[in-house]
Amino acid sequence: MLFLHCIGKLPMRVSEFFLSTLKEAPAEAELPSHKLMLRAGLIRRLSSGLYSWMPLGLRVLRKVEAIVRDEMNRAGAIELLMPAIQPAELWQETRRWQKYGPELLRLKDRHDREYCFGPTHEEVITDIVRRELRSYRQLPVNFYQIQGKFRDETRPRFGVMRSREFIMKDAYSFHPDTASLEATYKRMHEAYTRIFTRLSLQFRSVAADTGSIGGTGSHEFHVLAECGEDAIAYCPQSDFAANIELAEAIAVPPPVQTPPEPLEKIATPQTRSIDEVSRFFNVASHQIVKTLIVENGQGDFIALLLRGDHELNEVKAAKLPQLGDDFRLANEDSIRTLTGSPPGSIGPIGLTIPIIADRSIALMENFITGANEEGFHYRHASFSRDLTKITLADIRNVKEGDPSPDQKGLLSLCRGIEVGHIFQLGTRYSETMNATFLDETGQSKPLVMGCYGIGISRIVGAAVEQCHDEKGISWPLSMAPFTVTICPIGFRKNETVRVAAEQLYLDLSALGIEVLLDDRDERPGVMFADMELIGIPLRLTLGERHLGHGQVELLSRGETASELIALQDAPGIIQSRLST
RNA sequence: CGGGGUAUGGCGCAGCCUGGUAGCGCGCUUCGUUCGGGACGAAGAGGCCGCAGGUUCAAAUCCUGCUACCCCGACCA
Repeated sequence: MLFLHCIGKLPMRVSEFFLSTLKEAPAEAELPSHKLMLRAGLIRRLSSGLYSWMPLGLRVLRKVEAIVRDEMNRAGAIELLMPAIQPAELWQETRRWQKYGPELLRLKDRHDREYCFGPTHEEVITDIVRRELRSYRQLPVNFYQIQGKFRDETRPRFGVMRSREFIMKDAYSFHPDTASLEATYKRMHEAYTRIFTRLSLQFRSVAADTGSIGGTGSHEFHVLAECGEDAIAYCPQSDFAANIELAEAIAVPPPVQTPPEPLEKIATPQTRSIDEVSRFFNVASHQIVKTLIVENGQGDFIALLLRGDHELNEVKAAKLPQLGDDFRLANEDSIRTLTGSPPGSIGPIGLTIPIIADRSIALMENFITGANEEGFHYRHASFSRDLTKITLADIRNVKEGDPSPDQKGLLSLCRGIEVGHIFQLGTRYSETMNATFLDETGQSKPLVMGCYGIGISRIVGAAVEQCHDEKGISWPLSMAPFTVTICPIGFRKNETVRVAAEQLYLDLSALGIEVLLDDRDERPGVMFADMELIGIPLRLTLGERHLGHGQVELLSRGETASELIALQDAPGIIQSRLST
């Protein structure tokens, strides 16, 4: 019976494996994928954001891992493994010990030395490389690992999709120059595309913000799903796609344009929100200008202007030199002191603090805005006539229907689960950590770096989110824990059925097919429901009824009608089904 | 970090308001009958009612404190 010895290819009997399915989902789960992963016995929660991978779930995790590893190797990356625990000194070198904040889990050893549980490994790999890499002859090189990481998330949720401990593939490449980095970056982009294609997931690669890791160019890979935590803007008429955090908003004129009229101050009691102002004046929200007062890290106040129907993009705002990444909304007291008015009646006219307006504001005439006096608003305000010394910037989120930045159509929005992120880091880490090499002319230069991450455990959750129905999970072949299940009816009682099932089990195993034989003494309904819940792609049902004619039933997960095939043809038919 | 909620057997829940020997469904064990879509009957096992303190003759139930977990928010004038 032992035809195959490599891990992950073992055939299995249910009686010798461990299935632990639940009829009802634990109350802690909200999302379909989270509920199903618990019900199918893929994972069990240990504590908030901490999950054990049960035997069945681990098989899926290993499948994903194997595909990622295969494609990374194929793309020329070299696997290594770094410690999960990292000394504080390394993080102090890059200042991230201070900057990373409470998400970084800090620990002390018995000698009171400080460490962190690695949320990422730029520092460690750069330290390795500065000791090992000397010459341009050794470049470029791309190291990767598949490893557990820990980020102390503000709010872990969605099971394995936003857990605190998770499995990640992270790769770091080192180059003599930017051109070499760009070549590897492109290769990684292609490898990622192959990975998600092989996993049979609906995904999209989008231009992204570089966030706290820093650097120049960056793409995220998103599995498309309603529950996704990121909004993606894309243009159906072109290949433009970007995270909404980054997508450039083109200044658009308001839909209605009217000739200028004189400025008027109007009493507007009890109107504080854009909605209320819009109702009071009976105008659309795009004819209103809202004013946000923010305070930067130095304690300076700045006013931000947005059209009433637009939202502030905090990522864009944080990049403005006047604000910086630690800006926040001013509190009510500060607003009253600065404007003489409570929030709800503030506006740009007469303000003495610096004003930054979204670019769309420059196209507005006859708009309504707060008068900096409680219960009063201006109407017929004009950008060109009434506002002075204003800085224009792109500080808003794009909206559905906005022009695409590439001018090739209109933007649509969708949501995605971020499962991969690639960055061109440049020399940010190599310079601060002094990781250099000697070029052809004998000159010492900082290494140019790239880094490339994939959330292995998150992919499993995202896949369930995308591939399930009312009966349970429906795995793509590439990540199914088993590819085919044999459900013999009356296995323990019917000699004919048992002999046929055992033979089929051996034949399929011999072909290297991952088969799960349900040899439990269960009624068919129980077997079927379990196999559907855990999402095995193919099911062979053996019963006395059809075996009498030498036939078995073949059913694909997700389909309702099974087909009758000859018992002796079954292994061949399954094999050909798997290769197409 | 702010707001809300929950905590009773492996899972899902009732009981709490109005204190008095802890219950239901699923699952589990044994026996019997069943046997192609989550069987039926009978008999069982399993619970410091999250933790600590208080009130009381008596606390799952009332009071105080703590802890854990979940949800919403942390984007707007």
